[in-house]
Amino acid sequence: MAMQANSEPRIPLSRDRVLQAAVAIADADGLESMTMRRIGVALGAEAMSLYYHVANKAALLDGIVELVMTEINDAVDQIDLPAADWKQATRRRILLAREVMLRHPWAPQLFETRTSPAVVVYHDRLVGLMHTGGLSYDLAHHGLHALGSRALGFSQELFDPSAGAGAVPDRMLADLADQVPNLVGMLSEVAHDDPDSTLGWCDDQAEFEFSLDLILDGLDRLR
Amino acid sequence: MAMQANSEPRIPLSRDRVLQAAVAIADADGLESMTMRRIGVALGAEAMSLYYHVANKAALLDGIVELVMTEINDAVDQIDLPAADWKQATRRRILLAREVMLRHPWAPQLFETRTSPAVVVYHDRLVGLMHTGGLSYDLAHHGLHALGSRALGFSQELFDPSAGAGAVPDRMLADLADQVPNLVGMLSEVAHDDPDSTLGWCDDQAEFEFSLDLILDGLDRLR
DNA sequence: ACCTGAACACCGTTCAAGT
DNA sequence: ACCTGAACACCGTTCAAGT
Repeated sequence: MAMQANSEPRIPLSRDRVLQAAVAIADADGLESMTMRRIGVALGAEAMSLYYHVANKAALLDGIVELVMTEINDAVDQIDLPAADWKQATRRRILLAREVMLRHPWAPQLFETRTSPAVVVYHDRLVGLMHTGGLSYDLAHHGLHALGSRALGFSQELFDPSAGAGAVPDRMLADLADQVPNLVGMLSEVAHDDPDSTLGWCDDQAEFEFSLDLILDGLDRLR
Repeated sequence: MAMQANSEPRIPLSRDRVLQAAVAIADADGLESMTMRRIGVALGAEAMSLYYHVANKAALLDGIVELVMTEINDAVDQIDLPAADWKQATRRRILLAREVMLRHPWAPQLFETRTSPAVVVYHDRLVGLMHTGGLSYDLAHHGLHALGSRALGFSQELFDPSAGAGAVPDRMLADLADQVPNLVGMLSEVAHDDPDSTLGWCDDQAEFEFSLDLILDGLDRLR
């Protein structure tokens, strides 16, 4: 089925090629398209062949998390900044992590269910930055919890306050105003511009930075 | 297969019975055990029968989110508190929502991928509380984003800083200290007691409240 | 050492057919 | 109106067998 265009000796599979192919599929078509069979055809091989290089699908997913996380760690290590200002330093790190995450919009979902050593290393550096910056270990620890997934540059929102803001038929507007009066009031006052600026997770850059600063400022005040 | 113990007329299925059965299974054995076939046997019916009361599995999951969210909204409406202090009022609401969530540890995962009208209503009330308390709509809007899933009482953490803290063999400790020196330093200083106090999501009550207060205080300061 | 074919257990889902 | 049997397409996975 997966036709081999020519008869050149095929590049042998490897754990890394398998992971790369899987990431490419997720980037293109989402996580749910990333099936063993689909990865197989992308590599011109059978699904069963993958099991020689990867224990099972769970291991494959772990490997992918590690891959993306390493991409982030590499990017973040490039930063050279006088770490005097811990707030500025962690802020830049986190926003850089976010840039990588934005290239892999399916990743947050994975990161929330699996951990990899590289994730732990990333947080280790963050704690280092904080502690050098004058936060006690205890406060840095609280800070890690307060940041949660935002430390890695994303925050899964539960609903988009501005969803369908512009496209509500008149007769429904009255109902809406009845059922969620405060949101209607809020939205009529707050111009939530460019709603779909940053991918599916309704979480645009400005809101992300506001929330991040709110937390960092709060921690700094407790220093 | 699903044996009918006696021959009394069986209670007919209904959308609500299907949803309740599904929730019961998730509570007992987790989300991944909640298959259509399994729900069927729990109700003494065939999996295919469910499709008469529920369009498909996606609709079923939406219904479950609505069910849990209604449970939260009902609980939260019981609170009678002078809404003078917006911070105290939202704090109590959120911690009450958390109590319900803790009874359904599988729910956070679902809430992050699906929305229901009741979720929107919940946030509407939150905005109302904030606005009455003196926050501008704009600030309340930022606040919603800053709270994120914490508004509903949970926060998916990416890893447990204290995982395996007590159970590390001596010879590995040296390696660990090499690779994540800051975490090792932090943990040796911070006694992270009762690590598994609150379910699978490594997110205990004290850390949750600390982070919540950090955000609420930050918003209050911007009022 | 590396890859595959055939097969298995398990999903969600459809549809014509039963009561 | 409500429920079911049989069947389909699709998963992840095993394992003996091929090169």
